[in-house]
Amino acid sequence: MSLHEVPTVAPKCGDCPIRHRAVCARCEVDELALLDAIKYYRSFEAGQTVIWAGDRMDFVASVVTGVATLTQTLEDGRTQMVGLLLPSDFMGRPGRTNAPYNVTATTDLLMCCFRKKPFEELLSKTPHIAQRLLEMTLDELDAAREWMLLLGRKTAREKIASLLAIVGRRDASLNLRAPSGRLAFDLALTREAMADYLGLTLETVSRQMSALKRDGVIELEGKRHVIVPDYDLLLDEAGDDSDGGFLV
Amino acid sequence: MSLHEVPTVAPKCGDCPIRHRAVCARCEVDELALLDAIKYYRSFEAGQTVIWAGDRMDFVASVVTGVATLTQTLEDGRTQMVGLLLPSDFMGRPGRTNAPYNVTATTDLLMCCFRKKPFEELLSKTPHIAQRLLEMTLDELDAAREWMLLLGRKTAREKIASLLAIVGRRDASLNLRAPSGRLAFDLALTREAMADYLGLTLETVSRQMSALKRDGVIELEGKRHVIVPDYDLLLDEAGDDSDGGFLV
DNA sequence: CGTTACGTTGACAGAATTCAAAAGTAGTGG
DNA sequence: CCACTACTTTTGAATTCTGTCAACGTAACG
Repeated sequence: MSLHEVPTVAPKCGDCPIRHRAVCARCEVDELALLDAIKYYRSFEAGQTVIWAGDRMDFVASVVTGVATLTQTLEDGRTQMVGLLLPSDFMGRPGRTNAPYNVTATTDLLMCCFRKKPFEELLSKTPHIAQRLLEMTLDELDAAREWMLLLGRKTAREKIASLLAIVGRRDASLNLRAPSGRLAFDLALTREAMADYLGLTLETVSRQMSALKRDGVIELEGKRHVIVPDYDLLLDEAGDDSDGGFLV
Repeated sequence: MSLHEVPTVAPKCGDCPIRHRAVCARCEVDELALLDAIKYYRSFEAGQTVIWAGDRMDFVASVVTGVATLTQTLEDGRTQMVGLLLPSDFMGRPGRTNAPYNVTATTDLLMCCFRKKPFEELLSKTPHIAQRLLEMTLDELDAAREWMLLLGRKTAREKIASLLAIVGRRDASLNLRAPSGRLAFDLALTREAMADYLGLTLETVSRQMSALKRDGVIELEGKRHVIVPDYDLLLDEAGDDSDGGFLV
């Protein structure tokens, strides 16, 4: 555990921001009480590692606030992001003792943790938790497969456009709007993180961002604030009609 | 439904070859009886489409024998395989009405199907089914993420070596041996299917197969029978020490 | 003001795709 | 049995895209 880890007092489940979307979403009050009894909070600062691939992992957790990434690496250092944990997303796996991926906080992060053993017992006794977890896992699997299409078959330009379309859409959905026409949002990823996400080098990411800007598909204010004059045009550049549903 | 679809008589669950690995693996006799009451079999010939992406899908199913692929395509025809269904693998998703991927039989295929509605009801009443399904889905998610690393960061040569290592290992595990030293197996995929799997063109697949042969990493008898003189050498070529666990 | 992290750009090399042709394989029907 | 067709696979040559290496710019911060 890192020296910089910040201890935090526990909020109540009742006013938890992810109460209706996380693994506990379907729980009744009595079930919630059981979870409440075994939960504890941990927080991490931006940049900290939550866990290393291969390390023993005796807890599972939900992201309450912040963003974390899952990455895998080859021996020579090539790394690929394989998942993005947003608020309400679940991390860890019942029935496994070691972490399969590196988990890193990319922003300040608050996690609601459960010791694995008690959680597993609860899982077998509380169908509502197992059902919700199944649903969430199926969603993640769909997202991973959408991502595979991107990694395997899209050009660098299409990859960048896809990423921007996804982030833009998620941002719009937070503001309860359907993404269309003009759109603006902050991109909380470095060029390197984008590269790891898309299976590219950071130089290629930079080049394609410049190209999209030159072609009027996007505008940039500073490095991280993106303006999309025409969302449909961006979708065209992404190469798929369906605006692949991952990362919602 | 295709004209060529072959009707089949129903085997009993008791002597079903996937009884101990499929979604029904954890079921007690009484639970099995409930599943048995709603199951029916369908079979497909090699090359037939099981379902198209977007089509209404009112059943879920387990693969009993044979192999099927899940593929996604972009408008212009680029296609990426996003999943491989082997015996005991599960297809379909409770709580969804339309198929997200194309499913194609690559060999003759026998599936054990359940109408979705009754299956969903069973799922909420029978924790053993839900638990097993969760477990299988988590395994698939791990496999998908391993695959993402391959698609995003491996070279063509590493991709081919990885695929051969995986198929070889699965084949060895069927014979109850740990893969090591000399190994031989049939590769039930065309060059094009390999390409779709790995995010390459079929020409590149062919070239790299030739290169691995030239370098003594593999030997070929005919086009589809592969001999691996030294499994560890093949793993080296695959680029990851860990012999990524997917597709087991 | 130097240091550091992040981002952009250029030149070049290398990897993979594209286009094209030819060779191997399998199945069909005369 | 052979000719014919359709399909798969291999190989070559040229092109294109992306990665690599390197230089430079910019912003934040002590």
